[in-house]
Amino acid sequence: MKEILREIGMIARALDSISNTEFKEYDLTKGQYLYLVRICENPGFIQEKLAEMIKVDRTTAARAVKKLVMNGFIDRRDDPKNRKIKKLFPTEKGKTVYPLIIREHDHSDRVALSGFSENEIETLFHLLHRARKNIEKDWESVKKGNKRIY
Amino acid sequence: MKEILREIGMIARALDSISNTEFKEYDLTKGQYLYLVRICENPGFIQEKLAEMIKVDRTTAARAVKKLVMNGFIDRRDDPKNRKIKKLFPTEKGKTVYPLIIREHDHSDRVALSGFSENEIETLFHLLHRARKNIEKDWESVKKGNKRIY
DNA sequence: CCTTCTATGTTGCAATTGCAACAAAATAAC
DNA sequence: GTTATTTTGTTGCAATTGCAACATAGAAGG
Repeated sequence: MKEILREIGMIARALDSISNTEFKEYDLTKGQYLYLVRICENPGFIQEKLAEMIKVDRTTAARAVKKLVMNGFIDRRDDPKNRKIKKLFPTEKGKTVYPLIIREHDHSDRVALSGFSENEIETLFHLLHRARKNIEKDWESVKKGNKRIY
Repeated sequence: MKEILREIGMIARALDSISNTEFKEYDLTKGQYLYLVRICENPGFIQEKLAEMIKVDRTTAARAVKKLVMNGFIDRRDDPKNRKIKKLFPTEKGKTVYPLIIREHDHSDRVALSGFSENEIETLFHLLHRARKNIEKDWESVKKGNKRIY
């Protein structure tokens, strides 16, 4: 049933592509919306956790964050307790863009799930959530350099 | 219910990341497995159709194909009927790698869907398939330069 | 306390990615 | 049959992406 993972890949690339072109209007370049929404929803997050949540490389997240700071969407603040980490917060500008991102996502959602019953939407979400939980263990392990046996 | 699209994004990035590290062993660089499997399963395909199927930019597909040719995984052949297109076929080397890709995908599949009943797997596939069909219309439209209204 | 290990962050390459802009063949429209 | 449009392909930038390798702060183990 590898078709499932293919469908997921197709959907993800299509959505990402659409979002990227639509968010250029707000001066967000490729992929940045991913980070900005998560920071808005989890103010104080650090970039390491961001990378884990989004499932990208640490250095990729680091650069996306740097650019978001440069363009005034977010702030990095020192933590008095832990001098190693930098906590991330949306700026006013970031907070302004956030609802626009959500609006776009909601629209894509409506398009993707059009014709679905409430029940089907619930089911899809729960199944995907479980699959994600399953696969993220492997992702973390492989990312740390472990080899999967099969 | 925008969480659905987020879960899809997370799963897709995690799986892609895992596959990319695992396929380095066969000298396939980032993303190439995507194209190679489709060419093996649809010999004679042209790169334009590949891009559409995979949901990437035409030029991205063009470059992935070029590299697969360079590294001896596929062949490009002229069509006697249509001098514009180049049909793509796996080489012996490509055909050898194909089952290894499938094996990896099957493993990821088992991991992602572990704990799922046959019924749940069926359901998930059909829901995803419908969602993909829904969203690919928008993708094609946006790719052509159209603007979505919402 | 000291050493070791983990967490978090960075910079330097080398590659993929994608938009614009172009080309040329094929198809559609008249 | 000629012109316009669509299909298919390319190359030139400019950007994101990610691995390797490094740095340093904090935590754990003794």
